[in-house]
Amino acid sequence: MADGVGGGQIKRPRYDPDRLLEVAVQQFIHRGYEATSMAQLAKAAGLGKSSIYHHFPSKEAILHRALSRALDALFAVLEEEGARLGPPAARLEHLLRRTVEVLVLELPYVTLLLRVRGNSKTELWALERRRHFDRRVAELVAATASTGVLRQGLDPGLGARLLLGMVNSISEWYRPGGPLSAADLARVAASVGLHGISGQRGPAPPGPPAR
Amino acid sequence: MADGVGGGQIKRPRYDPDRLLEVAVQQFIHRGYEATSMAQLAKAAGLGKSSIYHHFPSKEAILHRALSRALDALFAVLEEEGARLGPPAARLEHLLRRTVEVLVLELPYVTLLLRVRGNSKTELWALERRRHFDRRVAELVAATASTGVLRQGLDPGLGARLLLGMVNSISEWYRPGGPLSAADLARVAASVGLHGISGQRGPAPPGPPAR
DNA sequence: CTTTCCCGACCGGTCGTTCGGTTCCCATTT
DNA sequence: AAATGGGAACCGAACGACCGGTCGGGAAAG
Repeated sequence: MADGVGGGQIKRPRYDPDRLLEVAVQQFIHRGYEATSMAQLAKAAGLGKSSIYHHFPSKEAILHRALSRALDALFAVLEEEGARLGPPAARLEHLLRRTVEVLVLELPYVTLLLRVRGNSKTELWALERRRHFDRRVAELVAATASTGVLRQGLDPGLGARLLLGMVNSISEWYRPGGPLSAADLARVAASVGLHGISGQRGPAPPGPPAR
Repeated sequence: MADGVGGGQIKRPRYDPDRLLEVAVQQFIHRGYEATSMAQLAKAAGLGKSSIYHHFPSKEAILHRALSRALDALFAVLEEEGARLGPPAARLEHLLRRTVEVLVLELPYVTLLLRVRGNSKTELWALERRRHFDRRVAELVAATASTGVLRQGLDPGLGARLLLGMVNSISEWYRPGGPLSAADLARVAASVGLHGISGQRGPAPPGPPAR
């Protein structure tokens, strides 16, 4: 009821940086970061152009905060128990499944992250952090390969790229409220991906001899 | 022969629209379309800003031509024999494999196409043509499903999206001159994708004896 | 000598950002 | 309960730089 305004007017609640960030990221995704002007941003927020600079020191700072939020959420997955303990294949499954869940939970921020191309210092910083994440996935795929589960002749690095490409592409079409829950989508996507890079027909790899 | 320039010099020969397009697309990919100014474009081409307007009537026209080139190449794949005749699974394999090959062959143009978000009339046009292509892939996945090859419980639409996401993501990291040829990459990617969406414990699909 | 290609100078408009000053919220004081 | 003080939120106007695009004329190719 604190939200419910008795007056019947459309409330124009005052902004704090995170609230404004939400609006800004929406615009950045819809129009593209570079193509979104501060004037459009201000109009979308129902503010004057100059008011935005009370919450953020620059346009790029808005982007930085948004990308940081996405990256923090992704890196948190790497620290989860399921991604650190157990056989490589199970860890990889957990990592992929949780990555999809985070992608969906923080959809706008991760979407923005995945569109960054390295045009500014902030974008380069985000790109490098993202590369670190990708490398961790690649290492896990390589570990999976050493247990003989990986498809013969498939380079682990290539497998990791294809996996991440598939998973990341979800941000381009998934919209909340659809028929598919985040958890279900994550399970299916991880399963499809892992099955794709795993051994084709012989489930019994010749011999990763006792080790 | 048109390529063979007699002079061994780093000639800065006069431009025609396609030559200029090549330079422009490079810039668009590196900086982003909106973030690339005509001045930067001109400098990259070694021309004055106004000279560009001798070859293209507007900045957007450059984008249109680039996107058209990518789309034409992709749609041509749909008309190939291998994509029209035979069992659905084989047609899908052909379509995916050839799509990767085209993506690699026309890498800059397809890359640009895949980054379009619909900010202008031209981008909306490209987006819709691309949706048509994607729909054709989805139809083929659905046809594959009706033959029982598709993994149980996997929605064909979802399978198609995951497939296309994986395949399209190749444009984000593939660089010509690497260790992997276009044909090899295409074979591997199509195989990984198809295996991912196909039945889990291979019940020996009744029909296609895979050439 | 015509056609193609190219240039510098310039246009109105928009960009991100700055600035001085006003309005709102709310804890504290009276 | 009324008055007050102060920081947070907000605004319109204006800045220099740069945007995409235009124009009339000059160089070079055929």
